[in-house]
Amino acid sequence: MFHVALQRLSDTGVVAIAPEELAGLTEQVRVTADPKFGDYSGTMAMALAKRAGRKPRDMAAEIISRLDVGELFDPPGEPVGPGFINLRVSDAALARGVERAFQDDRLGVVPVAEPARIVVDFSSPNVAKPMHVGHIRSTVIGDALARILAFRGHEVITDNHLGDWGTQFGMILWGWKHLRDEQAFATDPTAELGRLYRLVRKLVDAKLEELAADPAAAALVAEHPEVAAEVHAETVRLHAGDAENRRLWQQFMPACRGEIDRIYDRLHVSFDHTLGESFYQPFLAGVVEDLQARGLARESRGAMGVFLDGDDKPPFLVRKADGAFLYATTDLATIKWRLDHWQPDRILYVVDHRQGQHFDQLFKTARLWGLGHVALVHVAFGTVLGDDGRPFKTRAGDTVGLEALLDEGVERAGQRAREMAAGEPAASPDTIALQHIAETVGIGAVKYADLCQNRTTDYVFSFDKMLQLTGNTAAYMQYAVARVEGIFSKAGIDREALRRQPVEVRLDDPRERALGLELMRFGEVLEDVEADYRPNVLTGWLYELAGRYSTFYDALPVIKAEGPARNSRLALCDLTGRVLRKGLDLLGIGTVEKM
RNA sequence: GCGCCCGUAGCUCAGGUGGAUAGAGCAUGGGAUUUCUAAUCCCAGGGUCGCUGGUUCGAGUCCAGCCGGGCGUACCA
Repeated sequence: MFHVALQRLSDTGVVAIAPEELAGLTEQVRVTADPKFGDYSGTMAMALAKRAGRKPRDMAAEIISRLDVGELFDPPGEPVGPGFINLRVSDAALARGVERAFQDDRLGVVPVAEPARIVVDFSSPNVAKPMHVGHIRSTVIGDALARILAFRGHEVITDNHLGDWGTQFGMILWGWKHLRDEQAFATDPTAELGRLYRLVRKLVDAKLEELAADPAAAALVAEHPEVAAEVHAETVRLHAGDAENRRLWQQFMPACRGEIDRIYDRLHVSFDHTLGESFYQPFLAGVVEDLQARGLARESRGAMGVFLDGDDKPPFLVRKADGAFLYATTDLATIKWRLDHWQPDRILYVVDHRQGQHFDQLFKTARLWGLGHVALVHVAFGTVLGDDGRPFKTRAGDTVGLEALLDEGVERAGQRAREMAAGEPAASPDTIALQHIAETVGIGAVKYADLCQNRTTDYVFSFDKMLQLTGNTAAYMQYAVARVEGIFSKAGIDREALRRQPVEVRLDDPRERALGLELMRFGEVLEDVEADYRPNVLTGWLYELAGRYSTFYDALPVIKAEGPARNSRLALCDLTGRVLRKGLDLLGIGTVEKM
């Protein structure tokens, strides 16, 4: 539309516009800051006026006179302010758009024109240690992005690149051989392995003051002065194929996997593939040889590395002086394997921002290695901090278990649900329903707290904030969905049937119109999410949408509405409920019928 | 030292490609329910957008320099 007007502007000699500029200028349209200015406004007149030596308002008037808005917008008025061209979607066009979305299974969202095959690599916990709050961001953000990309029409492959082969197993192996408690392992294998891991890590890494506070650990260090070297040796033996260490690894793995799978079940997160580090182990030597053969990697201080930024900058190490491989090696082998087997257009890594440098080096090396033109993206996110601004730990200095966090969320949601039920005995859900509500709302609250934040910044962890159930939280949206359900169940209306019959949508009240306009933006919001891989764009919009619905719901009767307004409002409610549910579903958050 | 990120209301945070009086939640104060779920809605107060310059018709946003903080920086992942 603006495209044509600007072309005409150029053709009639008002201002010269090169064809390649046209796209950029046409995009200078945005949602207005205030509804009194209309719905959208074009800002290209100001930029063009300078070049033409004209006043911005005159330029805007020139554009308006050449603008053919068709049926979509009301005829534009005079330019406003410094030269804004304000447009208002015509009521008829908006109403028809809502009708179409209402009858559409995809809720008016059109699939991408050119689907890409996208690998999403996320979660990737270390299986040797219990999952803690640090794992939740990658898991929740990665899962949401995978769902959103798939709904947009892309072909998505999710892969959980488990840490199942690293130094942490050396610690567990050493711990098992020297400090194990077989009784405890028989009862709860993961707990025992976790204990061994934490204990040995302390013996290896602990600072002096840490040991001073823990006499038992200090005694063990005194007993095993060479613990660090011995742990290292266990790792090397495992990698070298030592029979006993392999056997123990085989024995530990099922317990480790069972533990994390239980958490994934509870989070409703699943993966197409779970190819951990161990899977790539057979390819590592070949990777190093190939890099060396191509003259990319060379020896330095006994290790093998790729010098990317000159000899004085740290190289990208692919083999240690002792011959062991590093995660750089595994990551390179992984890219190659994925390209060979999946031919993806993009690979997304949903990983902590502290590994940014590693990924820079990894991606550079992969390009030098000739691994095709696949787009490699580090979808980074900030660290979870405690309220002291330090990486989040419990009072005792341990990381907070993910499961305990989920339990706490469910407990708080359950408490709130029971209060609500007590206040309204008539609609009171039974115990099983209450438990389901608590689980859905509690887990939703925890996930939402993570997703609603711009992923690039660190975030301060707070139980109270995360589990709060008012304001901008999942519960607010879930509540709006439940209220939609309430309307249809109370009125006994079959929503499927409603959708099959022709409905004339009317948006006479400003609150109906605002809701309708918001509903039409679902597709463009998902596009924005993909542009920067930021789920918080979707949470922000869903909150906006639920807010519009609450305002509408509060002010206007639906079931008791008279005449054509009734079916029109029923359609608005149905569509809003479905969009909210779908939006939450894309975030990995469930909904309930009553709450 | 070098590299990346951050500094916005009392607190926690939003603020695509520069656009109109900088927004939200929590907290604080006030109001709304004979009517579809008050986990709701409406209204109010709250700000030198770290500082100083620059580019621009227009800067929270772009550039430079400072101040303050985080993270990374050769054989952990």
